[in-house]
Amino acid sequence: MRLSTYFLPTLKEDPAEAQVVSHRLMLRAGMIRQHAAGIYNWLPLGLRVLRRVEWIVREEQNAAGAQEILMPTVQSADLWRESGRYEDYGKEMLRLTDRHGRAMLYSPTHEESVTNIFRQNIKSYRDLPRMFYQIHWKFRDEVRPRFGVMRGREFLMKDNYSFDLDYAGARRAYNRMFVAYLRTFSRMGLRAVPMRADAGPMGGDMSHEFIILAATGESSVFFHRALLEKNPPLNIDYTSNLQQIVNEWMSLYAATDEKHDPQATVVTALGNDLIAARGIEVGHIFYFGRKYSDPMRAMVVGPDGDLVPVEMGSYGIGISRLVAAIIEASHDEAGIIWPAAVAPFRVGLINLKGGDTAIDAGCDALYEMLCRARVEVLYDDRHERVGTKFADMDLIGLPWQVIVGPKSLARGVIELKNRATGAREELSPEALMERLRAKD
RNA sequence: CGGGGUGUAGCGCAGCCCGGUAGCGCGCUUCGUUCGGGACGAAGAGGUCGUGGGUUCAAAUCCCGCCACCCCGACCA
Repeated sequence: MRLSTYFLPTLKEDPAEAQVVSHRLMLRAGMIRQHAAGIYNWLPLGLRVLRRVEWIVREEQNAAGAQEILMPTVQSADLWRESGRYEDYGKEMLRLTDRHGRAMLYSPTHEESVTNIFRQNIKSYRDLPRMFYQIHWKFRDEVRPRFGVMRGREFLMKDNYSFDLDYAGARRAYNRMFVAYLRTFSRMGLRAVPMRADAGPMGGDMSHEFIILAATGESSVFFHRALLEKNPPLNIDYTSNLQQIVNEWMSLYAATDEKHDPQATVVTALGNDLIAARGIEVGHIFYFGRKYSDPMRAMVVGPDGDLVPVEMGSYGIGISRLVAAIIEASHDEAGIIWPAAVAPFRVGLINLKGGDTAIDAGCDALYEMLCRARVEVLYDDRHERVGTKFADMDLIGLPWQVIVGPKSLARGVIELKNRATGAREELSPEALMERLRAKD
């Protein structure tokens, strides 16, 4: 992509409304623009990151045995009356009326929809277990949206729902998601700590929040120091019993504010191993059993011929929030530092002398070469001052910067700069291609 | 929903107290000089001063209503 024609409105100064660093940087890097309180436009650069995050989530959901579907955002109130949540949900639910005067709503979550799909189409225990997920926009009319897309009213979410015959099955589903989440966040360069959490209005009695540690986080959390050292499991066979892996994590104390009891003996025994910190909730998993299957009569015929309500769980990841959380966890004074897996482009190509025939030709050739090698590159071919180019490139935080100017070109080398470390080196064109094609 | 605050050019702000018809920096356009880490000079373009009403000869400025946005709290992926 050539920057001269790319829609990337960067800002030199901080917009007044942005208080937290991710919000500031997303605005300044031209990723998002606000439409209304808690509602945002995603511009090309931001959308690329959003899609990257979304894709990693999708791959891990598929690997864990979930199947992707897509449910409507605007729904009839009927199903919600059936579950009892039409009244319970309160003002957070955006309520609408269609032209015929029917009560509609913009869905804040999809337990009712997915349970309806299930009960209409699945009748036998032989069709279990099942997990259906979608990646879709939700709307919750928050009292106080803030911090950009971190706490928007409209947000992109992955929501998965599991259906099992019994508790043991539901537990296995919960474990699969528990492990899938560890892997998902790790692939994005994040350390997410699973913590015992309140089930909240979703209902249910087993729940974990996945928390990214960040000073600006909205949640207070308490956990065992050893969790900072734990790495997510590799090469998972999701058909195997995951209980032991899950136990390794759950055995270490970790709780959010609501679940934390400073007086409890397990807590006092921790001593200096207890860390109190702040964090951003990027995922939440719940087991809630028959909370919806009972009132909505989502039943299957069991092995003995009796109808039994299915055991359910739901598993959310805030995808748009993750984009902000990644920035909170990875930035410096100059701007964003994207982990390679979610970077909008892999490399920024900086032409230090746009308008100079020889340099332009050299850069163009290199650009073509990178494109042919399928290296995603943002080519700054503008006739801008060098300082502006570097400042913009540092701001948008691509993992690598390839710098081409008269001095290096004369010596037949190309400069490569690592955004995260600031390390620079000079390479031959061949070595450069080799490097940029390799995995990080 | 309670408390606080802000709306003036794309962004950041001054002007308001003390009414006289709008200004600064950045950005944008053109020209010139510069140019390997946010240059310099010159000339430009761009504003129903959030909105409706009121007071006044005259309102960005004073008064009343409304709207939007931001911050703190209670609530949440």
